[in-house]
Amino acid sequence: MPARIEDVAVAAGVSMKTVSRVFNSEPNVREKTRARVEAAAKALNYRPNPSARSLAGNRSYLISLVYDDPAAASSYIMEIIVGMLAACENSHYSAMLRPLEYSSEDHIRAVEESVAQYRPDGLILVPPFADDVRLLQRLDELGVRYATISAKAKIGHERIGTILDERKAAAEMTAHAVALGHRRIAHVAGPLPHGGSAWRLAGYRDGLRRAGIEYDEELVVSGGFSFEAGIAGARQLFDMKHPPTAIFAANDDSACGVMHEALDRGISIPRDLSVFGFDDTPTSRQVWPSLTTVRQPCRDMGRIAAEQLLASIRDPGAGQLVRVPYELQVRQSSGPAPLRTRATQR
Amino acid sequence: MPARIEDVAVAAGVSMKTVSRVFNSEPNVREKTRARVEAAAKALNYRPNPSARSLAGNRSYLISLVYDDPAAASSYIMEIIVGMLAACENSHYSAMLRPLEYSSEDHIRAVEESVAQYRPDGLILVPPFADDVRLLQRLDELGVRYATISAKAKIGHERIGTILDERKAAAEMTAHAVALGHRRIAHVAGPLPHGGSAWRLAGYRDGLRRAGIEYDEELVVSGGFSFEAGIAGARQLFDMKHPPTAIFAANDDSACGVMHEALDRGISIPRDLSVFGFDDTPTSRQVWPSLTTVRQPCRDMGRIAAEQLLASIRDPGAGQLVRVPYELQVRQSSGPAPLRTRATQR
DNA sequence: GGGTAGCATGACAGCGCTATCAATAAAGGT
DNA sequence: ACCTTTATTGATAGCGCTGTCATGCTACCC
Repeated sequence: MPARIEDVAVAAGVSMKTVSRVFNSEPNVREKTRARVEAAAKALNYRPNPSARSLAGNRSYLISLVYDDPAAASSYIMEIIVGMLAACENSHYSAMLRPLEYSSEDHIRAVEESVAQYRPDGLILVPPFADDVRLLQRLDELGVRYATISAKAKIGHERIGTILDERKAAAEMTAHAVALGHRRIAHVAGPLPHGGSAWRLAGYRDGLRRAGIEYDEELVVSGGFSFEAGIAGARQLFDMKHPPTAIFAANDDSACGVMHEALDRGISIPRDLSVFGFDDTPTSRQVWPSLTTVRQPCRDMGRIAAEQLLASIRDPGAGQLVRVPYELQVRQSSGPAPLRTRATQR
Repeated sequence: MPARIEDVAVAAGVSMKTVSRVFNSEPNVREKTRARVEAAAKALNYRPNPSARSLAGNRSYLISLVYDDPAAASSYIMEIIVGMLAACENSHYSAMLRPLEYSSEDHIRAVEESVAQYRPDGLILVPPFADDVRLLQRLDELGVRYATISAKAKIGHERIGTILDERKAAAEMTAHAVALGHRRIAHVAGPLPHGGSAWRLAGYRDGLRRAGIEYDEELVVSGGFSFEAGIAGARQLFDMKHPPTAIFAANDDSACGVMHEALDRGISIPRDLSVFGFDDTPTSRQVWPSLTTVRQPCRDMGRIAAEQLLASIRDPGAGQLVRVPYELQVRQSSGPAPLRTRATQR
């Protein structure tokens, strides 16, 4: 049977409450007393019982990560989880994963249900949940604290979480393509509920505009952030009379689909076609040719979002929206535009 | 303030204990009473408080997944997590992730520490933890229940968890290479602490033996289950005087490394070289050419391991070792051996 | 030196549930 | 009808901690 707080109190010759103070880093404990308690706790190998702590303290010491179920196995989520776990570890909090179906009509109810059942002290929301204004309003009503990652939508108050200037990143990536001589640059867009899709598309358009290239609706095909969507988008683009010389996909998975279809058709990358992605997933490094993409510091994003959430749980009013940096990763999949095309298209 | 069990009891006109019985599916509750309680609970939107439940019941309703930290973001783990979550959902259990450093000398202490702190009702161990006999012995001593996934090592009693005949799968994959006409088949092995590495190597040798091909030590290079290890292994093999016409890597990540290095050198796959992997990760489908590999039902494995663990928590004595099927996924990376070589090597 | 903060500590109730065991109701056997 | 057995229900005592509030102690002020 593990030691209880009372055992430690007796061993240290103090009251339970003092032991509790020491373990919760509360003020007003003499240094000498603290040391005595810590020694006793160590000798007895004492660990506070989390359930008792939660019950008495009316807190769960738990935060939930809410994400879209089909994306459950994506490395984007995985990295966020790793960062979140690191932050929890440091604060004696636990992390709970809540893959929910976003497509279902009842995803707001599903989140409410999850909160009611597990009573986390806060939520971390990633897109598309982070962009669902109705959901956020409901959480505000219920007094549930939350942090968001890469949310686009506006809400009535200051946000907590992380943000990355995806629009600027996409514009920069597009500018990079232009600098390589490409003029016909296509975009495989992401799904609509994700704010990120709109940002990236907007950035693509910014990049074109700044280069003085007219936006051509025909060159934007809708995707779905998936490998299959990338293949479908690529097929549409390759079957055009004047196919693009560069394709910027809204994320790495769909970029991989584009590359796969290109290589299946004998299109050489980057000689005949340059491909650009977004996210810098592990896969993007492992495909051949390795993918030029935008790195998002997902692990840091998970960690920071959790840290800010925990700060705001400890002290309502604390916790901010932290801007994290992106980074262009130029790898093998991008290169100079084919000469012939460049001449033709100018 | 959420409803408490007492509120439900009053509303249903029964005692708290009866409500408790209903919510824990205990026997000896009249059908009519059960219905009344359920109606009252629904009307009050009652959810049992998990902390109170744990404290009073002396159980945490929590199982931990223990895995190697650097592999934290691997899709193998991710899939296992998804399966585990599904099983937990159904049993009103929670899942906790415990990425620990296996390489550290103190990984046994780290596991003990984790158990002491969070008090899970059981653990799910994946390799290399699942293969660490000293760890398992210690857990047995401490009376901690656990299930293992793909463990190779023998222990003194019946195991609980899942197992897959990786040796047979590797032999079959090797036989497939032989059937395609390959004679010089190399193997990029995995790291030693993983029982899986030894199994797969043994299967590779089985496959060769059955085909009457002499085992050539030179054709086995040590890897580490990583993309980089695959590249390093491939370099070693390609620089040989008589390079192999087929390379069987111990997992998909290293197989991707092999393919990447081959394509960088202008070696055509599968025309000049066939590549085989193991695991069927999402990446294996997305690389070009798509990878011929062995599918492991990781998601099912996670689910089944959790189910068996939960069964054994409910009823010590229950819970078994479930054999799960593998499946060869023949895709683009494998093809007939080059004619010239086939003739030479016969 | 008396008063008054403020720091340090303790006593004790109670968080919401389950376990135990007693009490009652229903069922069955003679 | 009575007794025994079994099914169903309830009263109550904690589980191990934290919150509240009371109390003792120290230091410092004029």
